[in-house]
Amino acid sequence: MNMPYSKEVDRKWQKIWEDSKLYKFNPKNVDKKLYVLEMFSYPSGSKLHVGHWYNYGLSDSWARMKRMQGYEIFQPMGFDAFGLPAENFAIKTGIHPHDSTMQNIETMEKQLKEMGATFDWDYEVITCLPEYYKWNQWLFLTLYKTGLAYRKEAPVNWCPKCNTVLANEQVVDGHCERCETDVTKKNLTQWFFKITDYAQELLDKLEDLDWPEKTKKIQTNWIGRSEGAEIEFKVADQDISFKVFTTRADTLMGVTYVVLAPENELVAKLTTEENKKAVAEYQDATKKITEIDRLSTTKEKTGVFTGSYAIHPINGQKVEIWIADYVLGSYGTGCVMAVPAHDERDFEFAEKYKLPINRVIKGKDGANDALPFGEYGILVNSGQFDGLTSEEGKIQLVEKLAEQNKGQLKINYRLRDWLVSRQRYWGTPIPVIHCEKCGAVPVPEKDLPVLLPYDVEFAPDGESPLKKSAEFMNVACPSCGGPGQREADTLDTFVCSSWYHLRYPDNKNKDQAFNTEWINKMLPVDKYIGGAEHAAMHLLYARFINKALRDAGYVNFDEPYTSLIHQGTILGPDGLRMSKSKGNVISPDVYIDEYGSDVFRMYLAFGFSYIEGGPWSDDGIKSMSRFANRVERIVERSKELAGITGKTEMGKEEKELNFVRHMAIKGVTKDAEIFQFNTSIAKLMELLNALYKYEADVENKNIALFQDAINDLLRLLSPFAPHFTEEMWEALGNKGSIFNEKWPVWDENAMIKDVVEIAIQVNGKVKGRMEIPTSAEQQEIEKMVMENDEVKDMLEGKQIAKIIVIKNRLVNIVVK
RNA sequence: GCGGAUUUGGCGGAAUGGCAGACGCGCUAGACUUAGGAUCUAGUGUCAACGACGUGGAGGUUCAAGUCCUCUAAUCCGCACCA
Repeated sequence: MNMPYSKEVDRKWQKIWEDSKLYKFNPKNVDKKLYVLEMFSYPSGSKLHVGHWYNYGLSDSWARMKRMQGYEIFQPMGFDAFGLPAENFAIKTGIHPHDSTMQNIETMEKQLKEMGATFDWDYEVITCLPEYYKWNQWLFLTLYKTGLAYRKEAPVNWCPKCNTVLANEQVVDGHCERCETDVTKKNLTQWFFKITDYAQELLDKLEDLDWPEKTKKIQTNWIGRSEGAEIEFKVADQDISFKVFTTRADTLMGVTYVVLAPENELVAKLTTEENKKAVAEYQDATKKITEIDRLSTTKEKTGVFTGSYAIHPINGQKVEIWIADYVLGSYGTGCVMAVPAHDERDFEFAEKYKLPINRVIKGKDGANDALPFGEYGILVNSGQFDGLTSEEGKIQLVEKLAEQNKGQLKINYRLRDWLVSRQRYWGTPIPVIHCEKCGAVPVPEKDLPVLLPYDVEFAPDGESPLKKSAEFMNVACPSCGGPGQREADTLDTFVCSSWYHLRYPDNKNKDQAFNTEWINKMLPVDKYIGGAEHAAMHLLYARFINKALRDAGYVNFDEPYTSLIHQGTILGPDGLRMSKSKGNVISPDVYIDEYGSDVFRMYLAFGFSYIEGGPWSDDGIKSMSRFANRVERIVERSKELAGITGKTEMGKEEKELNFVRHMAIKGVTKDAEIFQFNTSIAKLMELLNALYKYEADVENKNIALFQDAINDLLRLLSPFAPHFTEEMWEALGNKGSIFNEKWPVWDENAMIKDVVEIAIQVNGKVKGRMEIPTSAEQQEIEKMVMENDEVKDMLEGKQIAKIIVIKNRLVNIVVK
């Protein structure tokens, strides 16, 4: 007995699927594997929101289609379970992060199952459990061994009132998000991953990826390759020299001063006695300025003179050495040659502090070259280099410098090394022991995991929470056996998410993070689906880790994610991002209770362009319910006709129905392939409309055709409405899951019509229509059109210049 | 400031350079009905309506432009003193 579609139908089939293990990945079929991965989610306390349904529901539809097309789908799910929100929640409520996180995971698993997605839960990965983070620690050690993990001093955001380190997202307009205090900087020794070693490859390999162009562009900018030169300046009267990086070596002869970043190590040596006070004050002031203010382009430039002079590497002139916060310590060499005539920033600075401004470039062919003139031109006031173009000057000046070992061409990247230390509790402990004698010693692999202790005071008080657990901290040095202290910082959660796709297919492995031979068969991920907000960080980190593991011999492929899709964002009804504080959050639950999960899924598929997203509106969700009802009724009709022998001929109506049927198969197959679910559903509606039309118009039916078309409709619809179509499939008396059926294949021949209506244009404007046999060739079409009486009337007294015939579409007659 | 994307009926959204507005919502009229927030049928870009005009705006290429090119505006996103 079959029921009208509702939530109960969802539950019925979810149970059948689970009992029959329908969606278990079969490793024997690895040659047909398709690794479909949705970015795993953070186990938040609230229920699944519309975004989860939109992301996971629709990519599941895609996976279901691929399954029916014969792929062995590997579609795992897991949880990115470490991170700040659980820790903050704990500080507020006293509920331990582990307890709240595991509770949330349980709830989310249940809800994800109710969505009816084909996740294979046997391969679940939860990052906050030792069986995962043990291997996260292994990853750290592997990078350490290969020289890709290192320690150096780096500033953290520091709230002096809360006495704690703040993540960037906790700094709001330079203030602590909790207490509004001005945030300052504090230097700590922290761990970094050397992603910059891979800058060039990360850039080069982008080309081969099937990723959105926009995302590639974001990564390109993020890596920020720039070609220039490094030029050495000697300091007058001292045995010190420093290098500057410039992309405009052609302007070298216009250098009138040089600027160092205030935090540059050389500053102490270069500062003369009478300037010490001013320099020290300026350095202090820089430290207090928040990153955001310092990086603001609108801020007036400031700086102080160090008292020292540098020697121009070509003309030998003495130029002043300044420090200024518009020069960044972290980019290039942290030193800049200032050419005020040809750089806006230097110009502004030079005017303010009355530094000389020398023009060395003039515009080509009388271009407006008012100073500051930043464009390329012709070199002037540059001695032997006068008359060269900027392009030539860049090369020749550097060649000249190279002869004297004072300069060379150089490529710089904006990309910085990845800071992975976090002064937090709820994360993977960094597997390092600090020993007075031996320094930082990695924890031997056999001692992994370094367990995260449960009983820890993690309220913020200025220390990493783990530091307060004596039991955790005090340990023998693995190297000398003397007293040691564990590293108290934890790893950035982006480390967890940078390789989780490697753990999924081998998640039970107790001896290794993953088995290389197996992983080389299962990876790379064939289709990766997730939000565009991860375009820069997560996706770049994962690519880097993949390359690092490849070079260490653990994987044999270059890139983790071959093909990437970003789903759009469903906004609140007001067009703004949904958030509790704005009160515009839409809960899917109400709709699911009323209509069932499939109607909701179909509505998400139909109502939005998947890649765009858009503001939520439930106008039209009823139409999906109506659509399901209409399908139900046509299935009923099909059942009534069972056993009756109809005609077998293919008349006009039959051909028309068959045409729409095959158009739908082709359309849905092609559109869904590229995640165009809205047009896929539209084509199914057209097929349903055609079925109704046939049913109403034709007395003596070709029942076999009618029923075949309904079968196709159900199979095409099944990825979008899995529970509903299973129910319908069963109602028709079929045995077994519809998802074990083959995906329909279209027949091009069925899509050839006998006659087609084409448009008759005169000078590009539609003036009439004509029915033309599709078999007619260009010349025949032209003849038929030109002999038509109406066309003759239209062309009365006009001179025909040209006739354009586009087969099956139109004829355009160009007249004078 | 730099880079990228988007802009199509009342609405969500379709259109390999080839009949703009598929499909759906909404709306209008009708049918059925005790009833209708159900269902079915028909219609629905705009206007001064037998025609003309229509894809943010202005030019251009083409027999033909929503689609290609140039300029421009608005919105969104990314980067942001990167030497």
